[in-house]
Amino acid sequence: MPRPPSSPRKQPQQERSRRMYAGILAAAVRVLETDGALGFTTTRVAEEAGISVGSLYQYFPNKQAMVVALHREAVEKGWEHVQRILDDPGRSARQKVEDVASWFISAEAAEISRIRPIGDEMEVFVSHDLHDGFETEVHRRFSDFVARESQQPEEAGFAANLLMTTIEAVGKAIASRPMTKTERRRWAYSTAEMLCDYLRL
Amino acid sequence: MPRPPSSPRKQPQQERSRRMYAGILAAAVRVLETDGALGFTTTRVAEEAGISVGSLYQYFPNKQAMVVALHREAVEKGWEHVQRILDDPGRSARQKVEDVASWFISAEAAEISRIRPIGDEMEVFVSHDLHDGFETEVHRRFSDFVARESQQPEEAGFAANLLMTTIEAVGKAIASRPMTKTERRRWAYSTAEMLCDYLRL
Amino acid sequence: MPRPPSSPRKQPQQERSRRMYAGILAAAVRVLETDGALGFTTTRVAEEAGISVGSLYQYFPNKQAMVVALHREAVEKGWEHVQRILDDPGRSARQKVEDVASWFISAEAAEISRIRPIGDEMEVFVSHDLHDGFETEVHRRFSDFVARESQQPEEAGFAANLLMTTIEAVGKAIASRPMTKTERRRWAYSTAEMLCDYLRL
Amino acid sequence: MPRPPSSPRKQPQQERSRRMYAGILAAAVRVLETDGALGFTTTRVAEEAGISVGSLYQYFPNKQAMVVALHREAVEKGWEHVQRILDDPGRSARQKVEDVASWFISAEAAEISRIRPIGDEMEVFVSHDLHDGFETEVHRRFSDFVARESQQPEEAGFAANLLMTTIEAVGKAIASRPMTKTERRRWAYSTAEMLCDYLRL
DNA sequence: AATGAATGAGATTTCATTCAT
DNA sequence: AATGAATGAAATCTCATTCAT
Repeated sequence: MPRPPSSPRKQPQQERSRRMYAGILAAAVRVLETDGALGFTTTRVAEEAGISVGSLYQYFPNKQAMVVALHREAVEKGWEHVQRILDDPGRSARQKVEDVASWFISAEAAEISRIRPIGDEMEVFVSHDLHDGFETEVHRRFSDFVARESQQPEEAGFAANLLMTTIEAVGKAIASRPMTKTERRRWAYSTAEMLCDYLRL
Repeated sequence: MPRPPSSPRKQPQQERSRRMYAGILAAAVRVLETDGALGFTTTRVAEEAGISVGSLYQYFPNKQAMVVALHREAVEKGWEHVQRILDDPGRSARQKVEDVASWFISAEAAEISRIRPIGDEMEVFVSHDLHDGFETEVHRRFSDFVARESQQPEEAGFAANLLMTTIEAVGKAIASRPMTKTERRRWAYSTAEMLCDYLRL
Repeated sequence: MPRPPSSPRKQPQQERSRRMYAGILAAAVRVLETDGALGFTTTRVAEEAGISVGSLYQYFPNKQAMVVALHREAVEKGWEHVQRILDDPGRSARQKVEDVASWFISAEAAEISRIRPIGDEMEVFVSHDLHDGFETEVHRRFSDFVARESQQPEEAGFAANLLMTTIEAVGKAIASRPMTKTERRRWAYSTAEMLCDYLRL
Repeated sequence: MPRPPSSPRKQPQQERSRRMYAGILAAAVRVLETDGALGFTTTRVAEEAGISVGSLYQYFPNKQAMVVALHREAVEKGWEHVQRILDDPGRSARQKVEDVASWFISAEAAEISRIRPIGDEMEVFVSHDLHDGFETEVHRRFSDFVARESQQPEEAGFAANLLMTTIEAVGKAIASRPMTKTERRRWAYSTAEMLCDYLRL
């Protein structure tokens, strides 16, 4: 059954499929937020997505795959946001670090930490994030940033690692604490100032 | 039959009970290390402790209680270690911060992070650590430390929080990464230096 | 729009349909061989046949019907082979019995035994093979053969039954055992000899 | 917790356990008879046994294990019966063969053939029966019998195999056919006579 | 007090069948 | 006619918790 490549006929199919996939992941996030890790069951996700379990299993071979996709999406979305900040020519180095910290400290970023427990429970994440191809790419971007902006560019590798790790880790810790926006801003500002002072950015 | 309090008869009972309790928690840690979160079942813990499930349920009303106790014990053991460092008159402030960071970054501290997924999965930890009575006590100790050693004691409350949070968070992130001792020492040293510089300790 | 029967227009349709039907059955056999009874799913058969599940359901009302057809085809093909042997004027009675036994004992005949488990699982085969119209026809052929060749033709009915049953049953048992061609020939020869001696063929 | 070996205290436990095991298998047979291979589900067997699914899984690690046990029990019970016949000094060789055939042709023996489809469906039985340790033992018994009773003892190995295979295979074929007792007796008699004539027993 | 067999709700996953496109 | 996504009942198996002994 050969078909002309990229025929417009097939697009709607693929489009529909993509929407379904995205819809399921969105439902998964909702379930995670409302029902917690304990309520994160395949049936519950399917129900929330308004489809049957069977359909869910046509888009993900098993629950693990869904958790991995969820995690990947959250991480990618996060780092995309970060890259946009780093690429912005209108912000100073300090401002960039502060904005990145702000994002990680905001509750939006907490999604990732809500996913991890499930993944851990299922023994899904074997290697650490930084070892994925995607994460090394991110690390390179940060190293470039540090090397360019720092006054001691020779240590850029470790400095970038320290920067990323601290922001991500502190962000994870703060994001789940109940806190006002002002307080969050203070944490972001202090963390950023501390890192920039130390790394001479 | 009422018995006079602290009768010699009762002591061994309480002693035995305490040992049992400790033994179960120790077994739980062992199971967690060898079998992972997925293999952390009540039956498995009882087996490892050399008792029956039924007996286990005489010391813990349910699995949640066991996880909470496990977590509390790990946290307490950790902060005890930290307090000993803070109380040591033979160390400088900088040295103290570095040693605390070292401990959190060492793999030993990773036990706590192995417990959390289970707790999260069971929705055990509703409020953040710092809100427990125990944790506020720890916070007071750190505030005292910062107020005493810092050159700007008026901000001790937030400074102590930043100090604890950063060390704990970065420690958690690093502890689970494969790394040599030398690398860990470097992380501990850098984190401590960064914090001390910023907080003027 | 009524069409005259056997109009030239309709032929290709019927022809195509017949080919499709045969193609599906052939695919089913292939799936059975490669994936086993456990992998024998409607989707898998459709895939192997290069069509969609929906199309498959246009040729078979349900899975049962497919299994029945599969079984029938295998049986028919087998007995056709047998009939050709029985009809061959160039072979002696003994030779005929031996050749029939040979065929049943050969691995080729094992296809039928691979189908049965599925049929059994689906409770498809209610009555025994011999009760189908087709099988009674076969029985008549065998009875004729025995009556003609035997020296005691009055018992031809039971004798034919014994002959068929023994060859089929022993064949089924042997066919699935790992064995060299020589060994199989020995089994065929012995079984045939035993039956011919007993039935005086 | 060392316990004195074979203490009378533990007997009832083991006794109870054994009864449970046997009870489950008996229930499994009943389910197989009434509901067929399709209705042979873990829940249904548990229900028939008057226990919960959970309990069933304390006696069998999974469904496969149950099917294997069921098969083993049926086979053992059958061959035990056969051995008693072979060991009986009051019966002639011919009588023994006829009685063995009778048993296989009787409906009682059909249990085994009802189990196989399930096992096949689950791909449980990889090797042929004769290759189990138990079955080789049976084969030895038959070889001894043939060697002792036959007038050409040099071929006892193959002869015993032919004897067993034919009786078992024909038995399996006949057992599932609807038939009167008299007809069954006739089949048993004919099969036995044919075998004995051929093997000179 | 200790035991561990029994429970059963509930989780994941499969697959024959349908039906809108 | 053909497609294959959607369906959902049903199957297998786990494990926190209880309770008779």
